[in-house]
Amino acid sequence: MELRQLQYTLQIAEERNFSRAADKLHIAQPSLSQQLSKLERELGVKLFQRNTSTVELTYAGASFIEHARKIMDAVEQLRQEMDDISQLRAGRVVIGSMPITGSHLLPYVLPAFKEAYPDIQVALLEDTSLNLEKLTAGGGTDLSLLSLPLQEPTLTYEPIGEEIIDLAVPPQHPLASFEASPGGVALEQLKDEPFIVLKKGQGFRKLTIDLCRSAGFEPNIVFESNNIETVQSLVAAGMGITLVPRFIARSKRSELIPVYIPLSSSPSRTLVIAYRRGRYLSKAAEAFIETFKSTLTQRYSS
Amino acid sequence: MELRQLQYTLQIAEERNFSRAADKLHIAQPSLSQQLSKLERELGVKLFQRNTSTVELTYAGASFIEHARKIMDAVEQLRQEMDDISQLRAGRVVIGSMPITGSHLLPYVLPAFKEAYPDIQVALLEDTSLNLEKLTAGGGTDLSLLSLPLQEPTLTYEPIGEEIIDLAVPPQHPLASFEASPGGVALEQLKDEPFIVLKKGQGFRKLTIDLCRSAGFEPNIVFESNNIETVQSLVAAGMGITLVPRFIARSKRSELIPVYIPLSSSPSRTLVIAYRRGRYLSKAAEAFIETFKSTLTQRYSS
DNA sequence: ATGTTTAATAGGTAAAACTTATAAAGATTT
DNA sequence: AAATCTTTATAAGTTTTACCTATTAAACAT
Repeated sequence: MELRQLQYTLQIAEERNFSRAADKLHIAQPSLSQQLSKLERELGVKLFQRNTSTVELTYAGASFIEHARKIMDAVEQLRQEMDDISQLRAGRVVIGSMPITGSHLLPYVLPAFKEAYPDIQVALLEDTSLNLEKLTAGGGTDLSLLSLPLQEPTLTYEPIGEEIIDLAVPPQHPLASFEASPGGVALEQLKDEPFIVLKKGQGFRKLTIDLCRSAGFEPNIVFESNNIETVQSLVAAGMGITLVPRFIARSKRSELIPVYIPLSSSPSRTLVIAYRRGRYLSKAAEAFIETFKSTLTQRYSS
Repeated sequence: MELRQLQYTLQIAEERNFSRAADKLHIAQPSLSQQLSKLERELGVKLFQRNTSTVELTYAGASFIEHARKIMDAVEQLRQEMDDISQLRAGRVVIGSMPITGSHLLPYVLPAFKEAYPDIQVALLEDTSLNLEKLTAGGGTDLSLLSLPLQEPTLTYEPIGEEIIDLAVPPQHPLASFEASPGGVALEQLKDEPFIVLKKGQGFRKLTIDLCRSAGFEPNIVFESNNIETVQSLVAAGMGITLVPRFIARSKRSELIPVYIPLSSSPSRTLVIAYRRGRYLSKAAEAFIETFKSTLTQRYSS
C-alpha cells in the first residue's frame, strides 16, 4: 500500500470517474486503472463497483476512503509541521549562558528573537562557564554564550563581540576622579588595592586575576561572591574595587552605584556563542546566532 | 513522502543505528541512508544528527516520528479492516424478500448466517415481488429472494430450491379427506370452488391464477388479502380454498388450521436469489447466497 | 598504530510507475 | 438501427527509482 494509491483512490471516490480523476491527478487514465487494480489485488477487496458507465463505492471502498482520508490528513499535518520547522515557524533552542551575560545581554536579544520567530521555543539555562562547556559538549544545550578561551576541545564558536573591561571603585575612592578621564587608569596602579571578585568556576574571575598578573602583581582578594551584582554593591559600599565587563555597568540601576573608570590598556574579553564541533546546527539555532549578532551590533556599535 | 520512508525512519529512530535498522528492515544499509537522505531533502529538514559513531534525533526528527507513528498505526488499522472485509469478518448485505418467503424461510437462514459471519450486518427489506425487482435492479438491495419468472431483464439469479404448491381447504370440506391421499387432488376438480387469493402485485397471486388457467378454468375469487396468513385463516374458517407454497404450511401453528392436500400435478415454483446482472457481488453477498443454499438443502432435502 | 564498526558514495540492475496506443462495452445521437 | 462518443481495461515500451554490491571515510576500541 502506498500513499500515492490512497490519494488516487480518494480522487476517484470524489469524481466517481476515472478519466476526470486522472486529469486532476495529472496522470494518464491507464495509470490510474492500473494502480487501483494493484491496490485491490493487494487488499483482496474490490473498492469500486465499476463498468464503462458507472463508478460507485463498494462497502469495502467506503470504509477504505474513510480511513484513507484520515491518513492523508495526518500526512498533510506532518508535512506542514516539517515545513514550519524548516521555515523557522517552529522549533526549540536550548541556550546556556553565564549568569553575568545571561542577565545583561539576553534581555535585549530574546525579545528581538521572539518577535522574529514567535513560534520557536527558547529554553534558558544558567550555569558557570565550566559547567556550560560540559553541557554543550554533551548536547545538553544547543548553544552557549561564553567568553574565550574555551576549555572543551569538542566545542567550536562564533565570536559575537568584544567586551571592554572597566575598573569599578567606590564613589569616595581617590581614583573615582578619573571617571571622565579619556586615558583612564593603568592596571599597575591597582596592585595594592583590595579586590572583590567572583568565586571559582566563573570565567570572569580567572580573567580578572590573569589581567592583574600580566600587569605584574597578584591581586589582594578580600571578598568573593557568586553574584556580580553583589560584587558591585560591595564595591559601591567601599569594601574594595573590582573589574567589570562594560555591558554590565550600563544596566546598573540600584542604590549602590560604583564609579566606572576605563583602563588605559583597554582590556577586553571576546564573547562567543559556542556549540559542538561538527554538529548539525538546527535552523532555529542558526537563526538565534544571527539574531544575537545583529541585535548586539545594532545596540552597541553605535 | 512515502510510507516506506516513514517506516524506515521509525526503525532508525528505534535502533539509533543505520546498519541494525537496515537488517531489521531486510534491506542493505546504503538503501536506508539513501532513502533517509532523500526524505530529508524533500522535507528540507534534518531528521537525525548523525556521524560515524552516533545517531540521534533532531527536534524536527522527534516531531516527525511522533506523527509518523500515528500514520503507520492508521495504515495498519486500514489494512486490518480491509483484511477483515475480504475474510468476511465485516461487511453488510441488504436483502429483499417477499413477505411470504421472508417470514417463512429467512428465520432459518439468518441465524445460521449470523453464526457463521457474526460481524456482517444484514438488513432486511420486505416488499412485493415487483417492487423488489425494481429495487434490486437499481442497487437498493444487494440480493432479493424471488420466484421465477422475473420481469426485470437486468437481473440474473441463482436458483435455491423448488417449492411444491399444495391445496388448502377447510377441515369440513369434502376434499379434506384427501389429506393423506398419495395421488392428491387434480386442479380441474377445483373449477367451481370459491378461491381466496393474495392481492395484485404479489407474485404468488399470479402463479395461482396461471395454474388454474392452465387447468382450463378461471378461478372464482371471493376474497383477497395482502397477507398469506390471513388467506389461510379465512380458508380454515370455511370461506373458500387456496393454493399455498408448501414451506408455509409447515410453519402454521395458529388456531385456524386448514387442511393441506397435495395436487396431483405437483406444481411448484422456483425460488431464486436475484441480483443485478454483471454487477460485482460483495463477498458478504456471496457468503449469504452460499449460506442460504446450504441451510435450505440441509433442512428440506431430507 | 591497527583493526573494527560506523554512515556515505558510486555504479549497476531490476522492479514498477508512467506513457501512448488500442480495445471493449455502454450510452447517445443521427 | 447504425454511428459516434465516452467510458474503463489491456498491451507494449520508456523512464524513474529503489535496491544491491563494492568501496570510501571517519570514529572508536584494542
